Amino acid sequence: MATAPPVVVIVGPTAIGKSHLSLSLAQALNGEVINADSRQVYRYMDIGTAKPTPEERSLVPHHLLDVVDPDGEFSLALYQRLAYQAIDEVLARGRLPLLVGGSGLYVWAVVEGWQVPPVPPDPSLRRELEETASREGPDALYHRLRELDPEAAATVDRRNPRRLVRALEVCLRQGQPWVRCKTPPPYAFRLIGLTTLRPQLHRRIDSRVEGMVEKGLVAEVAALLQRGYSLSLPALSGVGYRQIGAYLAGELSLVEAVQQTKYHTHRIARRQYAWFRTSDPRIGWLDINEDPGAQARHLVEEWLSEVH
RNA sequence: GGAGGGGUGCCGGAGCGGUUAAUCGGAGCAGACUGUAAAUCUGCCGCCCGGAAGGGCUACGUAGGUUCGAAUCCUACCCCCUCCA
Repeated sequence: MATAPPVVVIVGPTAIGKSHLSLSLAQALNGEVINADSRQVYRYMDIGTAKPTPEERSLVPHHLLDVVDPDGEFSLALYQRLAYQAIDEVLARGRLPLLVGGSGLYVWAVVEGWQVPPVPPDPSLRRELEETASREGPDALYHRLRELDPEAAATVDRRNPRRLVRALEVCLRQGQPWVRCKTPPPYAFRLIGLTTLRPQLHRRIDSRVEGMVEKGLVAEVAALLQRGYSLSLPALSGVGYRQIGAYLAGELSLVEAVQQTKYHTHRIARRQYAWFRTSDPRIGWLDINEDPGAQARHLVEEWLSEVH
């Protein structure tokens, strides 16, 4: 029987060791890595995003790293399209695609095949709506949405301006209500999750942040600003960049900036567990203290032989 | 030795006689999320029972006291900080 081509997906919270695992798996299984991290797609943002190094990239081909400038437009829809494209290319080469990253939105959009609304962001409309929201409160947007698209209004978080703006943008630009749906892509996915207890994770995160500073995070952020990229860009709003930016602007001491970066990263990790639940039967969870490399390899090899 | 200031929940820090388990911030925990997602938004957060409503217990350095009632007033003691010697 014709089986769907295999794609291995490695997920888990930040700093858990996904990149490291993906490298060894890719080398062992003739694979190539496809990034599923929402920040590593940006150019010139290497240290703060813990992007795989040039050396690592020379060992194993990586895709979807450095695909846009920090002020470039990026989105879920674009990511999804690029990811499917990359998967197909890797498969065409007869190699195993490894989708690796901690951005839940992106991972599930690819794995579950979300039908993303065909409405590109409209900066001026967003600006206008955001202004309304801050002037009259989010309820103003909510009431407008309720008239235009009652169904969407029933499900959005009416207190979240960001969500309201997008919902309005979708129905205003599309001219009609939009319904969520999924079209499962033609691949067989094997999801592997890396995890550990929170205290250990926090320790890993903290030392990773320290390491970023040692490797020159401050200089990296300064260089971005020098190139003319503003801290207000979505790309630079990420953890690390925002705090170091505040330090460079004289709003925080370096010690404070580093501490806040650690804390915010803890929070990211916590939210990642909301996307990747340890109770999710689709994910094969591995404890990082129990030789995850070997276990992951066994899991995948077994799965590959079953599927084919 | 003298003069001031202060000790509040995991941390910082309000409160200065009742409406206070105690504003607020941080940390921590839980959740939402469909073209910004490392973003944005929400809830919980002394302990015990409860699904909740609610109930019980223990709490504002320690020990006493005043008061119907104290984190808030008084006394003593302990500890911390600043200044003068």
